[in-house]
Amino acid sequence: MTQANFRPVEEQLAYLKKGVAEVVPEAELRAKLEKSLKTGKPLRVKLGVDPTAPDIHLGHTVVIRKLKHFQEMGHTAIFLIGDFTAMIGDPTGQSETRPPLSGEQVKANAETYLEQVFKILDPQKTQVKYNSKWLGKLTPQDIIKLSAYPLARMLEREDFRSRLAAAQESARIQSVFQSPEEYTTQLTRQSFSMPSAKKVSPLKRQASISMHELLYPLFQAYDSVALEADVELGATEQKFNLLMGREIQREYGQESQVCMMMPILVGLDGQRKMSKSLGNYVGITEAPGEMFGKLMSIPDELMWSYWELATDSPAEAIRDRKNAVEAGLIRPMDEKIHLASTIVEDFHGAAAARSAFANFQRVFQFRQAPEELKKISLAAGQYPLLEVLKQTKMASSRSDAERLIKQGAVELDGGVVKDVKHVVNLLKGNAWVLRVGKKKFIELVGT
RNA sequence: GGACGGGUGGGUGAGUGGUUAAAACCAGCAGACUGUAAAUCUGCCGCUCCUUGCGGGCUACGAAGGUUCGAAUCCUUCCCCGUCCA
Repeated sequence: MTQANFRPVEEQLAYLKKGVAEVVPEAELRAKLEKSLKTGKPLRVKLGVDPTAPDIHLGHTVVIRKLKHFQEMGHTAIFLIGDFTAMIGDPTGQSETRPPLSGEQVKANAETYLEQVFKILDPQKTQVKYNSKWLGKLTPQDIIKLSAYPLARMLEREDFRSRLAAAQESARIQSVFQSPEEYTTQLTRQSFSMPSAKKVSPLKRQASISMHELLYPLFQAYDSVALEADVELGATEQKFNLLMGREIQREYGQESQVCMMMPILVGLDGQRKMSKSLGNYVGITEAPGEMFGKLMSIPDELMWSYWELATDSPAEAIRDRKNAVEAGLIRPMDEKIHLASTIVEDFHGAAAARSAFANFQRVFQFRQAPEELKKISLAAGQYPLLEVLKQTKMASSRSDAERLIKQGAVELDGGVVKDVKHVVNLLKGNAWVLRVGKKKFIELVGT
């Protein structure tokens, strides 16, 4: 990488800061960029992931995309797979100690992960690292040295703090009442007197903190030492971990990294963060049509953050379009189609994006069956519709199928079927379109 | 080790012997409306059978036993979780 490849610092900053929630400290980023420009040495930009889930969704791409931006500016993208730290599991959020993954699982996950990541990053220019390589070699002495970190500071972390606070609150309430009986009646009375308030249920809080959870931030910070990171990327909820990297690096005589936090992408429901377990996600390997449909289902207001975090559209362009929509010059739906097309194109190409759009119009706007249906072959014969719905997975059970029919959600060959006992008489060569609800279609083919 | 408290359907969470397949809310599904959505309204929301009915059967309230005509609700043992004291 030569000096000629770098853009002027201001230009880089403007590009790199799009969509970013916070840079700590901002001045250091500028200083590092200036230094890099002067010396011709690219910055080392670290992004660490847990190889716990094999599939990545749009929410994960936010930070990956940011890493790509650095890559585009000529810096070194380091994609770190936390195969070692995955054994601990980041305590953030879920507060659930994850079962340790086997070596094979980690390897398999990492492979599919990378395959997906390289839809965004340039594989030629990305350094892939595994932290087991250095963390696995730490001796007890090394770990003791690393752990020489003030406990009080560690417990400042939001997750730890709230769990600790919950524990203390619970203790306080218990001690206020003299006997358990009084305690219980008191609680009951409370819930009667303030029915709408969030009930105090200190007895049920999950508040334990395990020793190894304290190690997680330290190990992650040590990764920055091992990689000599100049910049570390992460979501805002990772802030504590990223900042820890700065301190530990200093401890080990390195220049501290700059931490760049990206906002959390809100899921399709417009409420909670995008996650697979909540089902409000768009997987990046999903079929174009599927992806398009899901993106169209987001609340209108959410478009702007998707534009900002999940596309490379420049900030000014986004702002202009937002103004246009607010002024009534562009219809929200058209803007959303634009967004969906852009994202689908990003992962599947322009042709796929166009046909996904066409298909969307057919199914949702004209209420027709999609052009290409999933075909399911059945030997010619007579089948109760209930059974067909269940067998083809259009309904989860016969009871479910019955409900759907009663609700008028089932259409066979263009006509709504209301009869629960309807029998499908499928002849050889028949090809019937079976539809359940607005968007579930299959083609039944008699053989 | 000791003292308390808790484990209910996808989630939160009522329910202390019988009209409870289990309130309520959320999520989900379907229908109406619509510019895709959202919002709103309506219905559904364990499985299964049929004569599709405020119908029958089965399964279900951490696990296993027990008491009872009858238990998510009482008893016993066990497992798991949380808090406090050590």
